Amino acid sequence: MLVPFDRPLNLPDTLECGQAFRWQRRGEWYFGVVYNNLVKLRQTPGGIEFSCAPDGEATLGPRLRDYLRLDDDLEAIYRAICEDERVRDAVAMYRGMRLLRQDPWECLISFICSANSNVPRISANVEAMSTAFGQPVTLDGETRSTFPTPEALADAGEMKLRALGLGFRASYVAATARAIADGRPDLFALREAPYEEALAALLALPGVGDKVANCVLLFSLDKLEAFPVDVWIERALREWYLDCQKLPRARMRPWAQAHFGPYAGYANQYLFHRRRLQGRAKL
DNA sequence: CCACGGCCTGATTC
DNA sequence: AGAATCAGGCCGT
Repeated sequence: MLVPFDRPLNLPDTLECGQAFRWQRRGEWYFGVVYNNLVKLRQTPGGIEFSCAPDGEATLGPRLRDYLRLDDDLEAIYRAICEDERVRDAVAMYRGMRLLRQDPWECLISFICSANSNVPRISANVEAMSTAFGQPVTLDGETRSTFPTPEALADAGEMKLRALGLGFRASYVAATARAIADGRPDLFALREAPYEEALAALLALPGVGDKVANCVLLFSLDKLEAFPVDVWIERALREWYLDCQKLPRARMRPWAQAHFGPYAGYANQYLFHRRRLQGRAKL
């Protein structure tokens, strides 16, 4: 099945830039679990070719469009953020890289697990939780598992989560899962809420600080002005913007949001990707 | 308001 | 080789 698409799209960078943790590359194909389906996809000249299970491809197609944010007008977004020279350079390097519209629940737990961790380990944690507490799904002889429900993780409890290798994040995941299972807050409702209100609701959850909250807002709750400040973005801003050199980390986000504007989140993703691939040099 | 150290764990670095 | 350091932070003091 094909999702036709003829606008800028850089699928490898989109899926491998660290905003989602369940995509695995096998040659030119990517395998991942979205919308409770095991999905296999690749980019072709005509768009995105994919297959999935257990649901039909007719129902997954529109959802993949949504997930990949194919309706974002990248050219317009580029015009808005490319007044900045550093962003312009990064866009030239990774043109077509898109933000994703992920499931907010999975996104929230994944980024709680990201604290003081690294991408391979976060992926292993997410995979372990899915295998232990999700439902198996099979496609082309490959079996993965859906991401567990809030109830499943809440019932699992801190000890079983520690056994999966989450470390000190286990208590945060258990407590936040309980809160979400109880509907406080209703994550999907936050898509309709203004940025500041959604941010405040997320910050009330255990294990969620400003950085994690902004990741969830940007990667799953349609807040394109969100601006997560992690170690890589901090390095990038300090090195590339004199105004930021001695700003405390807590003040960097508001500065960046004012500087980059309503699509600051897209600017963030390009700067992050560029600075991270550049490595630990210069700090 | 800001600075600082501890926290699970495993890979990488010294 | 064995000990620090670091990894997409958060929380309490």
